[in-house]
Order: sequence, then C-alpha cells, then structure tokens
Amino acid sequence: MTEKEQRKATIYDLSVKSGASASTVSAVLNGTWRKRRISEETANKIILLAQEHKYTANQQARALRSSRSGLAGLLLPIYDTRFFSSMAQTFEAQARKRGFLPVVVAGRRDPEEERRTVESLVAYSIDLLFIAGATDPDGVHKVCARARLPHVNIDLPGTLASSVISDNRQGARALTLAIIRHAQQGGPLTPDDVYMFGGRDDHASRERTIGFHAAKAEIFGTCRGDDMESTGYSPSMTALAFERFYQRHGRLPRCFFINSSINFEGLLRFMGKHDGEAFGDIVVGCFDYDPFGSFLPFPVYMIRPDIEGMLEKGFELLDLEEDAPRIVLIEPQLVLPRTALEGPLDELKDSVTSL
Amino acid sequence: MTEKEQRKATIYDLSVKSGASASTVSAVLNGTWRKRRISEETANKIILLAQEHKYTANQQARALRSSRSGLAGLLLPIYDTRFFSSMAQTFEAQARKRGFLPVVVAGRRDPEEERRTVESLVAYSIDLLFIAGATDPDGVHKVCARARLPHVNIDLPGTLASSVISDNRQGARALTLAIIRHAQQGGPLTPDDVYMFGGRDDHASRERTIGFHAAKAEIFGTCRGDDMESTGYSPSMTALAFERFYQRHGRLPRCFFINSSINFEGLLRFMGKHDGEAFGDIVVGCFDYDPFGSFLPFPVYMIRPDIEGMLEKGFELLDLEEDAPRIVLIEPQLVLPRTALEGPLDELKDSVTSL
DNA sequence: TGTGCTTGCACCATCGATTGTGCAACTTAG
DNA sequence: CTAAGTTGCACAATCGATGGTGCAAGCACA
Repeated sequence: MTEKEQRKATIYDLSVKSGASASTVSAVLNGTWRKRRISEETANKIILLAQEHKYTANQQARALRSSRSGLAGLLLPIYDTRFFSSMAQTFEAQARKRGFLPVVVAGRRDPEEERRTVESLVAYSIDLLFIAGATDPDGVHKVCARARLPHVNIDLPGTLASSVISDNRQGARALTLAIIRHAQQGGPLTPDDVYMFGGRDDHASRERTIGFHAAKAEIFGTCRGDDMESTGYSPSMTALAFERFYQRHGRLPRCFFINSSINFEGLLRFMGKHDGEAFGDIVVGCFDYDPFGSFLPFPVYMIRPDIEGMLEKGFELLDLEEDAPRIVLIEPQLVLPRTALEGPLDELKDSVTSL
Repeated sequence: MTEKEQRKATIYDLSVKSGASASTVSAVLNGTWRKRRISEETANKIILLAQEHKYTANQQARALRSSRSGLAGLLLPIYDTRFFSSMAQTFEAQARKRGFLPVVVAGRRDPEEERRTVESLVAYSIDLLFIAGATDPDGVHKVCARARLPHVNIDLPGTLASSVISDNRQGARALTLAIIRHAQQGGPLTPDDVYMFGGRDDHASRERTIGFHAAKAEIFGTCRGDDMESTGYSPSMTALAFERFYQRHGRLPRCFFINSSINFEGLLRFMGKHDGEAFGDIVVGCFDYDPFGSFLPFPVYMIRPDIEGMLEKGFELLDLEEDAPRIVLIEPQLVLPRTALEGPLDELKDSVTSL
C-alpha cells in the first residue's frame, strides 16, 4: 500500500486516508495551516501520511490557482562561454536556494527571438526573469511589463528596468593599466602599441572603451582615436581583425585589450593559422575570465565579473519592488596571468578519490 | 481595445468576443478544430482575434488538464565546463525546435540531490528527461519510473534506461595513440612515460582506461598497471596528483592522458605553482574539448564528444518508446593541437560589425 | 412528410490546489 | 444557564484549457 501507488498522490487521496478535508490537507502541506487554525495533531498526521505516500504538490495546479508558478527565468544570449555558463550555474543555485525552479533560455542575440523566448516563458507564468545580455533589453522589458513579470537586467543595462552590471569602466581601466605596465617591462611603449579588439555598440563596450582610453591617457598623457577594432561578439570577425592588423603591420600589437572571451576565441583562430613569431612578445588583457585562457603561452590578464554578487543583488532588487529603475555597479576582479581560480566545481562533493 | 489589455487574454475572453464557445476557441487554437468539425470560417475569425489580442495559452492550465506540460528536462552534474555548457546549449536548441521549453538543472554529483532535483522536475510534470552524467543514473531512473517519465541517459550509461554515450574506448585509444606518436618524435618512449590522470570508478572512466591501455599495448607490446592516478572529477585532487608525481620524479610524465577538462583544470593549478621547466616537453591528451585548452604552451590533443549527435539520438530513442534499454555509441572527434573549432557561436546573427 | 445522416457547434465535467467563508462544538464570562 | 468569543475544520468557487457527449439545423432520399 505504501510502495506501489499507481498514480501520484493528490490532496484528495490524502484527504480520504486522513479523514480530513482536501482544503485542510492543502493548508497543512503548504504551510498555511497555523493561519487556518488547524490543530497540531491533525497537521502531524497529514504530514506523516504525505511522507509515506511521497506526496509532492502538482505545481501546475498550484500555479493555475495561485498564478505563481515557482519558475524563475534567466535569459542569456548563449550558453557556451565560460561567463554565461557560470552565470547559468550560479543562477541555478541561487534560484533553487530561494525555492524556485530555474529555467535558463537563450535568445541567441536576436531581438526577435529574445522576445519570442520570453513570451514562451510568460506562457508558463514564470515568477521573475533575469535578463543577462539581451540585445534589446527594452524590447524584452515591454514583454515583461505587459505580463506584469518582475525582471532585472544583469550585466547589460536597460533603461526601463533596474540593472545590475559590472563596473566596466573601472575594470577596463585596471585591466589596461595592468597590461601596459607589464608590456613596459619589455621596453618602452608608444600609444600605438596599445590596441583594443572586439565589442560593439553596446553599453558594456562603450564603458570599456572609455576605461581603456582613460588608462592610456593616464600613462601616455594623450591618446589618439585610431586604436580599436570593433568586431561584434563574433570569433570569426575578430580573427579577421587580427589578420588585417597582421597584414598591415607584420605583427600583432605589443599589448592589446580583448573585449570578451568570445572575441578571444578569434585570437585563437588567428593563432591556429600562424606560428609563434606572430605573437612572441604580446601582452593580452581580456574582459572575461577563462582558466585555460589564463595559461596561454603569453601573459594574459583577465577580468572576472562578480557573477555571484550580481545575481545576489539582482534578487535583492526584485524583492524591493521599487518602480524607478536604477543601476547598480558591481566591481569585477582583476586576475593575473597563469591563475586557475577556484570555482563552483570545488564545492562539489566529488572530491573523493575512488582509489 | 487591442492595445491596453489588462490581463492576459484567455479562451473565455476570446469566446465572448467571437461569439463562439470556449471549447470551440480552445479547439481552434490548439489545432484540433478539424477533428471537431469547426468551420473554416469560424476558425479564421478566432485565429485573427487571437492574434489581435496576442493570445497565448496558459500552459499551467493546459498541463493540468492534459498532463503534458511541454517542459523537457536536462539533468547535468554541473554547468561550467565547456562540455556541459555546450550540452545545455545544444539541448536548449533541440528541445525548443521540438516545441518544448527546456529546463536545465544540476545535480552537483550528489546522488541525493540528483534525486531531489528530479523529484522537483516531476512535480512540474515534465514530459521527458535527459540524464547527462548522473552519479547514480539508476537511482534517478527509479524516480522517473515511479512518475512514468520517459528518460534517456546521455554520456554516462545506466542499466535500466536506454543510453546514448560517446565511444569512450575507441576515443581514448585514438587519443592515446596520437599523444604517444607525437611524443615519440621527441625521442624514444617507454611505457612509464605514458600516464593517465583523473576519472574515477564510472563507466566512462573504465572504458577510457581500457582504450588507454589498449593503445599502449599496441605500441609497446605490453603494459604494466602502475600508470594511472584516479582523482575523481575534482580539479584540486588532480592538482595534488600532479604535484605528487612531480615530487617523486622531478618532472611530469613525457606524455599523459587527462580524463576530462575538469581534471585538466587541475593541471592548470599545478602549472600556476610551477614554471615552465616542469612541463617543457610534455604532450597532453584530454578527453574533452576546450578551445583555450587547445592553445596551451605544449601540444594538447583533445577529444570532442559529438554532443549534437548524442542528443539527436536521445530524442529519437524517446520517440521510439521501446522498453528494453539499449546503449547507443556515438563516435567522438579527435582534435589536433592548436585548433579552434567553430561552434554554436558562429551561427549567431551577431557577426555584423558596428564599424 | 417522415427517417436518417451529416455538419457545426455548445455544454459540462475535469485536472489538483488555493482560499474566502460559514458554522458546529467548545470555552469563558457574567 | 445564556451570550459572546474561540477553536478547528469543511464547503465550494475558482484558476484556464481540454475533450467526451449531446443536440439542433440542414440535407438527402424514399
């Protein structure tokens, strides 16, 4: 009787077995029973029964009635970047900690697809949405607003909802200073030796550009404008940019700033076609962290956005339910070359060797 | 009237506006209207109305009634490995293509948490589940069976449900042959120069070990057993294993096989503490692909599992609804050193530069 | 004109949980 | 011993979509 249930138990099954009404069972099992003045005795009996029958509430029914689904959404552009997959993992942990079931979806940097994707989340009446790196945050905002869906922007700000983002400007400045100083150890440097690749016309790229130029100005006193190649978030376009630079100058810049690990993959593709002489003495800064990237055969400084901090803050903002949108800056971390940071992997219970 | 709806439209709203009954509206909008002999005219009228009002069905209600939620689950151990995040991304695309909303969750390699996680998916009456790298696939299977939830194992086989996995043995053999041959170019090699790090007592590790030893036997004719360090899937334990080896031999093995990119991160940590002399002439094989890993300052051969192929096959198996579990092998790909493969990133619409 | 078939749709129970309301039974005060 | 308050619970409507069933109107045919 306890073992071989045919279907999943419902409150009605427990109601019959316990002699209490379904509403009583419901109240007991969702924790509102004190408010409903159910006796401790009745409650305990029902809780025991529920455990015996491995009762779990049908979330669809609960959601239908209460219009709270228990689902929390995260919209990413893509997954398979260290940055976004860390985001997914951290989001998962934090959402579950708060009692939500996380649903992570990708908009593939297509405004239309972003909106459709969010619509489909809305159809599941998700309770909240984190928008991380949408191409069109405000378009997504409108979909959310129509559905009265609480949401925050993460990492890339929108104007219509609150945003939690990295301090791109300061991070870029620190990163640029670090690579310039490192490169200067190999001999004097001119502004022309310091270049920037990647990014496009979004808020993050703009801020990083400002930080990049601010650092150059601090070191060199001045800085000309012709020191960037904006390639979008595309490995292949970035590879082309490196190739062009190489054709023009016979080498890569002594020292350069790469806008994200996606663009960094463009450098890899360039490297795949050339041998070491093309990049023997370069110093690279990348606004993103990837442990393998940190150990490439030249100094790589990286910036690790504080994903945990951003998401934590994002949940806080959602709890506050303010209506005036605001922007919160979170400081990222400068990671020195040849550094393998610990990560979520280290918290797993798997560390036990089987030998 | 079309613009400022207060709440999301329901079939009842459309029923009133169209003059048809709610059941007619429902039938029209879910495509069963021909079967119900609704006239084309009525159908068109309702479809138009639905578009005007941006109607989307409440999935909770639909799920409650029909007990099909439209959710498809993927259980991962963790996200932030290139392998699993690619898996998540590919799964997302394939699930959406098939009309499901993907829900990706992580069990963190803890059998208990895996089961709890799946229970929570069951509470949402998900329609199918992919189990990728569960620590206890058969435990998860039981939870699924109780809930009559169709499921397949991906990448790590179970005995109770069908599985789609990489051909670990052949992959490991090919990888081992590749690194040995490469290392032999630097001078003669003995079996003691060829080592294996990482993995534990799971099916994948066992098969890879067999392939590894098979390759050694092919080359050296024989092979002793003392050529492995099983460290679990933990970066820190792997780092320790490298450290121990280094303490004993004063260097790393000329040539070694790393069981996964997670273990590879252990090598990074080791490298972070040592300078180049500890690994000047090593040749490494890793059973996983990471583009940055491919460009480290020594030759790295990698195996890229065919994630797309595995998932595709997984969906096929679920469609078949066989009851006898079976195992399908998918061939992985050997990736030569210094190779930046194209990936999902390249399919994005983002390639346009803003300059 | 009556019988029987088809067309086109409406009615209504149902999925499982939530929640406002009602009301016995019991307790306490006067 | 009665009125007022408290305790402990049951009842029933409801969320939105689905699908079995029933039935009127229209038509063909004898």
